[in-house]
Amino acid sequence: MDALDRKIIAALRENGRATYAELGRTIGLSASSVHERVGKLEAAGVITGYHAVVNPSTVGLGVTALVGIQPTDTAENDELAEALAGLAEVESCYAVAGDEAFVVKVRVSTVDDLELTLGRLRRITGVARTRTTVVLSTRFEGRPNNSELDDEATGGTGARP
Amino acid sequence: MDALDRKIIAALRENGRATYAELGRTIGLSASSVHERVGKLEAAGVITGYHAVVNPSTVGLGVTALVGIQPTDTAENDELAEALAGLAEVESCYAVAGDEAFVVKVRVSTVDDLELTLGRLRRITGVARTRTTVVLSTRFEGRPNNSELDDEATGGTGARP
DNA sequence: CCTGAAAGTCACTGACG
DNA sequence: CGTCAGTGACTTTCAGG
Repeated sequence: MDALDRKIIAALRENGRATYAELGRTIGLSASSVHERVGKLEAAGVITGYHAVVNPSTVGLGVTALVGIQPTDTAENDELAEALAGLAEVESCYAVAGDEAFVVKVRVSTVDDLELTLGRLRRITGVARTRTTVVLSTRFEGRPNNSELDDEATGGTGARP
Repeated sequence: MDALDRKIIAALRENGRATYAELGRTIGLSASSVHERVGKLEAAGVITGYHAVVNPSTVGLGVTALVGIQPTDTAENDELAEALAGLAEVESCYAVAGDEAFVVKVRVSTVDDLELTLGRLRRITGVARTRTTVVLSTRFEGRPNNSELDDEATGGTGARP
C-alpha cells in the first residue's frame, strides 16, 4: 500500500467505472501495472466492490429513516442482526454503543410503508423498542474520505496478503 | 423506465463494473442497447455515479460514529450543512425531523481523532449540542434494496428527461 | 427501440528489464 | 515491480428495420 495504491483507490472511489488505461494516465502508470495493483487491492480486501449509486426517489424509495433498535434483555445481537438483514427495507445496519443495540437505515417509498416496516421491526424477536428518526433530506451520503489516503496511512491494520 | 431498465439498475448496483456486453447477456439484450439505456439512465439522474467501496479499516478509518447535531435557535440549516460538508471526516449528512437538525456519519482512524472531530463539530457556528453514538461494528451497509425494482415502480417521481 | 456491423480502445497475459 | 507487445473482448457509433 503505497502512494500509488492510494491514488488508485481515490480515483476508483470517485469513478468506479474508470478504465485501467484511464487510471494509468491520471496517476502516471501503465494500464497493466494498474491492472495488477487493482487486482491485489481487491484480493487483499481493500476494495470490496463496485456499485452503481441510484437516486432513491427515482426508483420509488423516497422515504428514509434512521431507526434505533432497543433489544430485550435476553436478545442475542447476532440473531437480531440476521433478522434485520431479512428485511429488504433495511439498507444499513450498525451495532452501536449505548442502550440501543443497533441503528439501521431504512428506505421505503411512502410513510405508509414506513409504518409497515416499523411494525415488522418491532415484531422481530428480541426487539423491545424502536426509536425512529425520519430523514427530511439527504444533504450528502457516502462521500469519499480520502484524508488518510493523501498522506501516510496512520491507523491501518497493515493487512497485506 | 421499464422492467429492463430495472434489471440493468439492479445488476449495476451489484456490480458497478459489469460490462455492457455482460449486462446484455444476463438480461437478454444487445450490448449497444444496454449502452444506450444506461446512458439515458445516467442522463435522467437515476444512476448518479459509480463508486468503489473500500474496507475502511484497511485505509486507516476504523472508527465510525453517528452524531446528532442539535442547532442553536438562530441557526440556518443550509449554512450548517455546508459547514458540516467542510469536514472531511463527515461521510454522510442527513437533515432529520426532531430536535436535532442533522445526523451525520463520521469516520476517523482512532478514538482520539473522534474526539478531535467532535470538538470541531461543536465549534461550528450554529451547533448547540452534539449527541454521539459510537458504531461498534457495521453489520451491513448500503445494501441494494431492489424491492421496488422487481415489480412496478410505485412511488417514483416519474422523472423523465 | 432494437439489431448488427465496423473501427477504435481496452483488458488481460506473457516475456522481459 | 515495472514496461512492452499481442490477442481477444469490449465500447461506441452508425446505418437500417
